[in-house]
Amino acid sequence: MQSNDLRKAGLKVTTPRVKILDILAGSEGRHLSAEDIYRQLLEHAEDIGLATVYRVLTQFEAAGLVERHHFEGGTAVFELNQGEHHDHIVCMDCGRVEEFMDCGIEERQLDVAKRLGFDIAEHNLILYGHCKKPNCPNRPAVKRGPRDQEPGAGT
Amino acid sequence: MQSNDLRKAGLKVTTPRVKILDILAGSEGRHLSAEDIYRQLLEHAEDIGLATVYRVLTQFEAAGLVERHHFEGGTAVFELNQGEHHDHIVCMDCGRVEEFMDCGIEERQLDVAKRLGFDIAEHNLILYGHCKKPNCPNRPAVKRGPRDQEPGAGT
DNA sequence: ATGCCTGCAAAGCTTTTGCAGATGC
DNA sequence: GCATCTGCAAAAGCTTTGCAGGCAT
Repeated sequence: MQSNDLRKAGLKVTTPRVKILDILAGSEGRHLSAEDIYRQLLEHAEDIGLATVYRVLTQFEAAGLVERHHFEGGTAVFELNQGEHHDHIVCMDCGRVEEFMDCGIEERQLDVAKRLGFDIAEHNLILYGHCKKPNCPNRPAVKRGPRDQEPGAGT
Repeated sequence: MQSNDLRKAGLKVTTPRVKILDILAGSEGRHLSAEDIYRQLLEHAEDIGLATVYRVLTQFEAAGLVERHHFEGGTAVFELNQGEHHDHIVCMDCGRVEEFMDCGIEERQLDVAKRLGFDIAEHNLILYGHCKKPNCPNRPAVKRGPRDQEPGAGT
C-alpha cells in the first residue's frame, strides 16, 4: 500500500504517483532513469507524460521517498529510499549496480571532515570497476567520458 | 612550459590549448567549469569559442592532462591532473572545494570491491558539508537537487 | 602543402516550465 | 468546489557536432 507513503508526504494520491512508486518498488535494487520509468509506464499502457515523471520524481526526492544518483553518463537514476544509507559500485562492463555499506569508510569520512573543519552533511561514493560475473558481457556499458550509454542494459 | 605536455599528448601546440592550460595551471586547486574558463579567456581578450573550450578539455581529459568532475549542479568542472589521486569535499555554503586523500578509505574501498567480486578501476568520492571558515557566507552556493547554482562563486 | 584545429552556429540530450484542462479530496 | 496535479509542447542549460576556413609542422 504505497498510498500511505504519498499521504504522509503530503502528496495527493494520483495515478501517476502510484504507478511510478509501483515501478520503483518493483525494481527494488535496480536504478532507473526517468526515461526507464517512462518506458515502463508506456509498456503498462499508462498515459503519463515524461514531464510528469520528472516532476513526480523530484517531488519524491524532496519528500525523501527516493534518492537521485548521478552515475557517470549524464543521466540521473532513481531508487526507492530504503531507509538505510549505502554507497554504490558500478560495473563498467555490464552496468550492474550493487550497493554496499562500510562502517570503516563512513567513520573515516567523518574523520577527514573533522580534520578539514567541515560539518559533513552527506556524501557520494561510487566505485567503478569490473564485476567478474560469468554472465557479464565484457563490453562497455557505463563508460567515463562524453555521453556514451547503452540503452538496454538491464532488461 | 606547457607546450611539452601538449606535444607528449600528441596534440598540436595551439593558442587555445596553451591558454586553457595556462588558466588551469593558474587556478591550481580550484575547479573550473568550461564557462569559467571561457570567461577568463574573454577577459584575457582571447578570441576562443566556447565549443573549442569544450573540445580542448575533452581532449585533455582523454590525454590524462585534466580530470573532469561532476559535483552536484549539472555542470562539469575541470582541474589539472596533479599526478596523485585525491578526493573532494565541497562546502555547501560557499562552494569552496578542498582536496584530501585518506589511505584508510582507499584501502577499505579495495576491500569492499574484493568482497563483492569487482576489479576496481576508479572511484568517485565527494563529501558535502559546511566549512566553518569565518569568511564563509552561510548562503547556498552548491546545493543538491534541481539545477540551482550561483554564477559568481569564485572570481 | 597537408592535415590537424578552430570559430560559428546549429543540433542534441536531459530536465524544467507554462498553461489549460482534469482529478483528488 | 477548489486546489492540486497532469499532459503537451515549448524552453532552458550544458555539451557536442558539422562545416568552411586557419594554423602548426
